[in-house]
Amino acid sequence: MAASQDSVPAARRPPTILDVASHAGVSKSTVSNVVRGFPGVSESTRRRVRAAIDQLGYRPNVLARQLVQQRTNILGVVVGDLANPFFAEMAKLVERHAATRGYTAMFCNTEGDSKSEVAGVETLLEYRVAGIVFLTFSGDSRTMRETLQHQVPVVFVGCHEEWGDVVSVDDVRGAKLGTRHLVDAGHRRIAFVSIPELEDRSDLSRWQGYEEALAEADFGPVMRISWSPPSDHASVDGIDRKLVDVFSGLERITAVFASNDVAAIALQEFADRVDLRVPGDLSIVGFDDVPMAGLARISLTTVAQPRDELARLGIATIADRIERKLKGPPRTTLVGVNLVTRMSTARL
Amino acid sequence: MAASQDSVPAARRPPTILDVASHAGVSKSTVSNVVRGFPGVSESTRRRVRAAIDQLGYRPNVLARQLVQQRTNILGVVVGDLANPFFAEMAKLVERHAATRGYTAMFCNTEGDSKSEVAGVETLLEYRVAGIVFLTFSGDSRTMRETLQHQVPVVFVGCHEEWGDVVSVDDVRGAKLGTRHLVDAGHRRIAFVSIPELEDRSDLSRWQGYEEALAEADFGPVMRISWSPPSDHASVDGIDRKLVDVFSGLERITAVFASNDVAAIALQEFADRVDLRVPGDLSIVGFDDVPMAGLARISLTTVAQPRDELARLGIATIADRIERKLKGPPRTTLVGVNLVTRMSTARL
DNA sequence: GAACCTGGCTGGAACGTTCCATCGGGACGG
DNA sequence: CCGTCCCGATGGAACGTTCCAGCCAGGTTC
Repeated sequence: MAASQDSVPAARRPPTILDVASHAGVSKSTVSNVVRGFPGVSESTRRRVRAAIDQLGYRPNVLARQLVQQRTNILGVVVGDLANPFFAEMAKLVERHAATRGYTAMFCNTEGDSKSEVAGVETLLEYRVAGIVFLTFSGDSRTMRETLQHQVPVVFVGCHEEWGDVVSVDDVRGAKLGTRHLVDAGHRRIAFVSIPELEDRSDLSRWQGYEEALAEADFGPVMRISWSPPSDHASVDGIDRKLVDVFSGLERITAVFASNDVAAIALQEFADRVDLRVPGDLSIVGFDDVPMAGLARISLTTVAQPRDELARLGIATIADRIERKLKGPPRTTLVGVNLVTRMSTARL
Repeated sequence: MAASQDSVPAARRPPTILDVASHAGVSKSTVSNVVRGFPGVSESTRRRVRAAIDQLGYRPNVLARQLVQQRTNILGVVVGDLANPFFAEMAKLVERHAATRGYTAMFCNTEGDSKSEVAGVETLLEYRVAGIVFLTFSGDSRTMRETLQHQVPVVFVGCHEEWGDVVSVDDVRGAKLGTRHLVDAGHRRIAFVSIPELEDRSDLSRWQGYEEALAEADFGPVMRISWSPPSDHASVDGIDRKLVDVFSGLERITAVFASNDVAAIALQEFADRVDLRVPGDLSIVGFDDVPMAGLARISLTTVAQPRDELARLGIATIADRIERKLKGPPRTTLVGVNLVTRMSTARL
């Protein structure tokens, strides 16, 4: 049982700044200055220190640094579901932009639960994160506010809360755009669909945009469908008869504006299973333009969010707050949306 | 421009353990003992300390704790592309299992680049992570080994490297299963497709399994296609004529085993665009069983990986290493795969 | 009644940095 | 030749914890 090639690390501790200092024959302060690229070090000393660092494989201990500096370069990122294609993409972009500005992202997957969202934020605060980026906000505004009362800057990216900076698309406008596309195609009985588990403030705005578009077109009434799609696609049992009736029964809904692509695609899936034709019997418009929406087989007409722009501006905003370049009350930045027309919609 | 409601946090620092101590009239050690649930504290003192903590809104500083303890609860997670549905799901599961064992995940998205993979690991090591979970390994084994020479335990989940623990499916067996399904359906000219940007050790094993299945069936030769699908689905220009020829020209390939679902779905997309019918003209088998593969419109026959199992075992393995419950040389744990038959394959 | 234990609590050292005040000495000006 | 300046380098304090040795009071044992 002798383990020569052990995957367990040797007990030997990583070298500290003092090891480097004595090895190079200088003080720890000088090593620190070299590491941080501080100017007042002679070239020869600098070289000697560099050599010692390489030789010992020294790596600064970020924990110690951040302890004494009283600030970290960690950015907490709160996200409802990392596996949701929209958020997965956003998470990746946020991480990338954070990195280019010298921040490390620490994700916190809340599984859509506001309890675990608060717990996650609690953990982030224990790590003394420099700021928190919300990609989802599950809604317990009061608890959350008292949890992080002015402790760190906060930015809501793609979601809304008036007590922090917001970077988002204009959800109302986007929803109007999507709904109007259906109206223009001759649809009169247009429903709004959203998934209750994912609902947040954005859904409200999108609902509002949808309503306004219908009001402007001067017809109604409108119909709101809250629907939890079966997690298992394959389940042919338990088909929601009531939902079928909405489209083929008395209601005669001919088009749907979905609050997001996940809902839209789930609905399309549902339609496929119950032999409703999209767009023949039912036109569907989504929101987000997730990558998969562009597949020929899905081909979802949808309101596209400029994800990279959102991520970039979100990070820029919170970085400016952290570095005190941005002062004053919460600010809202809206970026444009545009409609991507594909095959899931047709003239009535 | 007076900013009464400022989103920038007040300058007031978070309370420390000393603040709590003096507020409760005890020593910092006692507060520390209460916080950590240490037994030797009388009930009355404990209550007093608790009250002080609540009143001041004290939150232990994890950085300071981890500095003195010489270990962190942070687990580094290296992943090639967080937006890839397979890895997104894995990331989420890994985070969840890490959390239940008291670890915090710190992700590091490498964008498939081995240079930035090393850089990312470097960052993780600066944070003195307790261990590193690789969900992808881009391959620069030598550099990586000397970067983290026995500094921290390492586990490869769903990928392979002999210098660390491995938790994975049996890729060879899985690929054989998938390929044999095609063979049994009467296909003779079966190609192997993979995306060079995503390739790693697993692809090799899957190639091997594919080869073995064909060898056992006693026919060949086999064909390997390395293909970078266009990032933009919609680009109808630049259709890969050579790839078209593979399926309709002289080669007469009638079935494909794809190294992963992303490749399989991209290929299916390609087929749709060039009017090849799946499975009529071309049968496709994937690997991973990403959520989207189950959609009726995609309906991909694929070799399913037990993702939750992988994540669970991966975290368990590295946690055992960290906590020294597991000693000895690197260990490999394989979990079973199973074939999910859907509509992308048909008898020849 | 002396010696010993024990439960509850305490203070100091240590963790690995950064930052600041200070210091030595060479150049330079008067 | 002395004072001043500045550059490069230095040592100590501080950051907020944990951990350990030790202290005190009160009880038990012989």
